Amino acid sequence: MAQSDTVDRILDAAEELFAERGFSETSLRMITSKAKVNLAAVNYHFGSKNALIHAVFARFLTPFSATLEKAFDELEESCGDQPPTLNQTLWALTESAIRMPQRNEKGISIFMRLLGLAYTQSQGHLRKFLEQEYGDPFSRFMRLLKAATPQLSAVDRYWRIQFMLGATAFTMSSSDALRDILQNKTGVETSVQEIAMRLVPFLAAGMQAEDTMLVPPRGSKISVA
Amino acid sequence: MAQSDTVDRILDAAEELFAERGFSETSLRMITSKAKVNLAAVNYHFGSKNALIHAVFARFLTPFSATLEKAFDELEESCGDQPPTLNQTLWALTESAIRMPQRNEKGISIFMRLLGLAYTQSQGHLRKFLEQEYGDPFSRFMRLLKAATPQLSAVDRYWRIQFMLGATAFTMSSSDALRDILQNKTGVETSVQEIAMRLVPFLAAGMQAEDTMLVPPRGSKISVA
DNA sequence: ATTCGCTTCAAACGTATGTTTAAAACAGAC
DNA sequence: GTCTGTTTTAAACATACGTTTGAAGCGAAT
Repeated sequence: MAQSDTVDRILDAAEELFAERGFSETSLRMITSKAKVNLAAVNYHFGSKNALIHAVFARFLTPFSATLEKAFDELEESCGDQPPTLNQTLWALTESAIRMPQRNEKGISIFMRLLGLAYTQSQGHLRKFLEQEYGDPFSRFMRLLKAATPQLSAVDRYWRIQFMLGATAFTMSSSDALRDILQNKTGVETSVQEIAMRLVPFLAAGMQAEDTMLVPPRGSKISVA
Repeated sequence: MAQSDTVDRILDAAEELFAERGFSETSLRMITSKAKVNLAAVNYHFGSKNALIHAVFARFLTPFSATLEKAFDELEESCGDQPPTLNQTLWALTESAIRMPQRNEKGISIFMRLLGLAYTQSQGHLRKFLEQEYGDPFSRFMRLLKAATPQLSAVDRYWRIQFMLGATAFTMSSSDALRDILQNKTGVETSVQEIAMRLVPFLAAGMQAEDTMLVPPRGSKISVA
């Protein structure tokens, strides 16, 4: 809504539509008509639809990964030679996300949904792009998680990280419409801060759960191998 | 691979391709060529692509929801007037899923991924179909969860259920290719039982985490409202 | 042997998509 | 004012999609 530059108008419209409907389900004509821009403008300025998708991610992810690296730097420095705790690591990530300058009020939640879609919707080109462009901070986050949970076996940690990513990406990516399924329409708080406040303790607790092999309750047909 | 009936061959091929690539990204021509069936067969037997998607879900979900209702019946009966515990409820669901007769070795994991896609990929028609066809057992599961976590406020419970669904659906929906991002290529165990064994304790621990409003660590810029 | 209902088939239909083209419009420098 | 490089525009292009059509094939009952 701010600048009237074509490139930004396209990026804004694309970002919103992708988040609402997914990538394949959003056509260039929807984007250009929402952005009030000629259809050919996308191919002129970005080259292709896939390149536009990459640009949408890069616009957010490039400054974000810089912020994140800085946050990790500070965290590791302030911890001396001790590795940061799980809570510290999770909060470093969360705060970096929340503190990013937002283009509009729903900036972050839109982007969280995009990240979730990127992970779920198996667009080969997108995954390749994200991996080689932003793989470093991601690996670093994984390393921190590993150092913060030395009690976990590699396999346990692997799966629990998977669960964490799931809860996060999925929660952020679930549209308002889907939330109605839970029948909770009592004007529940939806600010990203508020969600993060609830999510991080949930993740930390799950990550540090005592027994990974809880014995199934009495009468269970599942046998523990 | 079993029967040579056209309808089943289409359902098998569709199930697998949908799980691999998503709904919009899978064309009828891919399905019919994988099923070695004429293109028009889909519209002849099912009416439309959307109806085929519904049929894929119904083939699994109808017997599953029957099994699940029975499991809930037994559970509630065995508990007398006490409400079933969180662990019992989660295991009842898990066991019902695992014990479903599988068409082939990867039957369940394929279907789990489909469920994840159904929730994530906001296909209006699918959500409407699932909601009105299988809304009852889902609501019942929600009611059990509520009774099993009386200590949680409605808002807390709402979000934590969201987190649980997320971890579950997302884990199930993440493709093998995506797992490589975690750099864990050491031939990790992937049977659904194995995953469930690890997931349920994670969920239970998160669901019962002590403080939903954990104070952000020292130096945090996030203020607790 | 013929008929009848169901199924398969190749071909086509109409539409929507991403992309390209070539001309027009525009802005700034000379 | 004219020229130059960039941007916008309307139109077309080629392709892929879901769906429809009408004829051919088939098996069982008559």
